[in-house]
Amino acid sequence: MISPKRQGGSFKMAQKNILQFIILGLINDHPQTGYELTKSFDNDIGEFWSAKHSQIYPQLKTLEEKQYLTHTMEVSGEKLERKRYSITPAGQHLLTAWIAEPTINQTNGKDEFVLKLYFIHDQTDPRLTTMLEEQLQYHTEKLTHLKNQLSKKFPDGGDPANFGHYLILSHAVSRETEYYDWLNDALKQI
Amino acid sequence: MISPKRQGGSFKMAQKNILQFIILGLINDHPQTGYELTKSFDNDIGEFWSAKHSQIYPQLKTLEEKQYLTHTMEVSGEKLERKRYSITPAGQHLLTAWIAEPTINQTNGKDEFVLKLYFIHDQTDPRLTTMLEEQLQYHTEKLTHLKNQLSKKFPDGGDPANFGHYLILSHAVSRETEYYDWLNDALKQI
DNA sequence: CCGGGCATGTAAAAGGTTACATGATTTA
DNA sequence: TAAATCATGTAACCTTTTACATGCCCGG
Repeated sequence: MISPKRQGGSFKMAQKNILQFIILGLINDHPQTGYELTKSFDNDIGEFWSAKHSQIYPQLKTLEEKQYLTHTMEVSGEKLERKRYSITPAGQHLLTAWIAEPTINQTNGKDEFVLKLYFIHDQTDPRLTTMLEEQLQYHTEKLTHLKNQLSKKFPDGGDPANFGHYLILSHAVSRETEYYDWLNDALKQI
Repeated sequence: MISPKRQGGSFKMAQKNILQFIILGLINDHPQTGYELTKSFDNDIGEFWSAKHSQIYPQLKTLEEKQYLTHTMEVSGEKLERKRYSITPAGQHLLTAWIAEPTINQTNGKDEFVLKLYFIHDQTDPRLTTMLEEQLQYHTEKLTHLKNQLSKKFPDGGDPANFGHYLILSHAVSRETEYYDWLNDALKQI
């Protein structure tokens, strides 16, 4: 396998609870309600992360308690209330720190890096090159590793007696190839 | 988004706890210990699913209680014991049923279908065509949807003011394209 | 006036990770 | 003989899903 490398600092490294950063990122773009945040996960962002309202509402509460968010009340019609959340300077700090922090690539099919990218709007943002190159390095190693596996386990192509295994390894290789190509493309565009 | 469609039967549909089926599938290939199962998730299968030993040992216990597995003791050296688990006919039934059952594609980055494939060894297995075609239909629809999104949101290619969003949508499209191509390739090979 | 969508929450259960705990065996 | 790996398990915690619960608003 591939060694994780890079650490994000010698002290503690709380990490995790990625949902909070996604919420912060979405609200940083513009103030919104819990309901609107929930819907975001049905759109593009849902391709890479999803969350239910039952997770979002409590998280909003927690983030407000920690003073990363504030809210104002709005009213629709006669009495339907909604809370529109805005990010605080402390919240923006936390968000920025999360984006800047080197991304540890998880093994579990979740891709934290892509989420960070989503919150970078400006094509000329100086963080882009570093972030993309860091990922490129990781995925280059991973692709090499997988290609080695494939040619080692199936030197003659699809083995009829181990077809499923062959198929998923091929899939893993082409999936990584796509990631690699995409990162290179992105780097070319900046 | 895309409607899930297809149901696996009108009665109940327990589903979930996919880990149990993976364990069953791995043990069906050959009897093994909890420790060996744990290591499987560091290899190819780990590209698509992972689990820690703290999840595996209790699951083995449960599966044995339900009589889907049995174990025999082995001894290494003087006193190091290990439990080698084998699948029972009931376990094989459960495994077969899981593989046969139409796969509902999850939104959360987990890919149950690939795992099912992994446990089909024979290239001429009659289940393959159906399974691959079912997935092909799903991913064709999804690809179409994503391409529409991309051309709708970014008709002129990379928007310098929304670059991150553009990048991840492009990534989603090429990721789906890879899936689509892979499925077609697989179908050609059977 | 009714159905679907808007809007917000809580509770319980399941799934998954990290930490705790222990001890044996092999390899350098 | 010390470190790495083999080997198995439990406990605590965190994350995520499903279900419960309530009520308003708008369009047909």
